[in-house]
Amino acid sequence: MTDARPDSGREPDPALYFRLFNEIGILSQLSRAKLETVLPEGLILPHFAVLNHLVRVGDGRTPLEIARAFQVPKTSMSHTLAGLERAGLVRLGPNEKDRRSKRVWIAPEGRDLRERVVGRMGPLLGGFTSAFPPERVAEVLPLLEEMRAWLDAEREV
Amino acid sequence: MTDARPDSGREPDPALYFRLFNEIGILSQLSRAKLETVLPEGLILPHFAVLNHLVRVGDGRTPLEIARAFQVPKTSMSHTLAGLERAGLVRLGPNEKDRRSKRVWIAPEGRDLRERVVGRMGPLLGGFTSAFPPERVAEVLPLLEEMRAWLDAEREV
DNA sequence: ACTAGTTAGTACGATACCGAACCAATTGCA
DNA sequence: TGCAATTGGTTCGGTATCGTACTAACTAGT
Repeated sequence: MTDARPDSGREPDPALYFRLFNEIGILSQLSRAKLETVLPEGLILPHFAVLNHLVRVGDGRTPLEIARAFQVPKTSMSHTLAGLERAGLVRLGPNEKDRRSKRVWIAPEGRDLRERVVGRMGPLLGGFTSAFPPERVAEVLPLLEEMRAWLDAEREV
Repeated sequence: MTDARPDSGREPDPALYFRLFNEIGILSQLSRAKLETVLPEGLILPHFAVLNHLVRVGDGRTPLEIARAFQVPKTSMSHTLAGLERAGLVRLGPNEKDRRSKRVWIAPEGRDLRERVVGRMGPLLGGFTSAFPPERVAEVLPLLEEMRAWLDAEREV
């Protein structure tokens, strides 16, 4: 006999969660592609994300701190930072507190570029913000953040 | 003089949308990494996604159709299908309707593997479904789907 | 002080992703 | 029918991503 009570003690349908992660994956892909149309040749989303991070939370961070903030392997961040340095958008200096380590400083060129990109994103976002006004975004954002935090915590077990 | 009415005619704060896409990006990354822990060596998310697609919507599709379903370049899909074929999980046959084209058939091994992976995902999802029951997921999913559809439509302009 | 273990970063190699260029088959149209 | 344009797929090359292995520097315990 199958349990007739709705839901109680049953595994939820995986298909729903499938759809969730599928949508998230495609959204990530589409939004990334979209953003990269306003980045100069040779720069990709991770480059911009790091510049933006440095402006928002302040520079002078170590590469490892930045890698953790984005939850990417340190080797990936190393590569990204090398690209930014080559483009003259950040400078890597020594970390006097720990000589194994380095500190990442954003260059004026990097700050300017980030500003320009943010500016160019405005029009890009235009249609989107009309279709999805802040109230609607605010509806889903907390749950997404909670999911992220959950997966993140789980990851470190 | 600035307009005193709240919101009307004002650009919404970009930071909110930033956060949205940032969360989506990281969620995508984390969920992908998580899923790949239950995939056999050498197979990655796109491989599984294609197998799953073939089971859900039926096989016999052409590579290009599949590429469009996932919104990836056809060269990427070509690569993914080559991997699946090499692993003996799909077969590529001729398309008698159009001899430039091919058809993708899922092999019994592919069907089995997909089944096993879905099974192994159950426990993996366990904690997540407790933390985020179907009702809560159902709360955000429609909006995410709407956003995806919007970005997708926009893309083709 | 010495030594074992840990931590920050890099080098290297394997693979993934994807744009450009290409070939082959099909379609549209004069 | 014949030819241009289009379409499906692959090849090739450049870059991204990331695991493994390494070096240098730090830390803790003796």
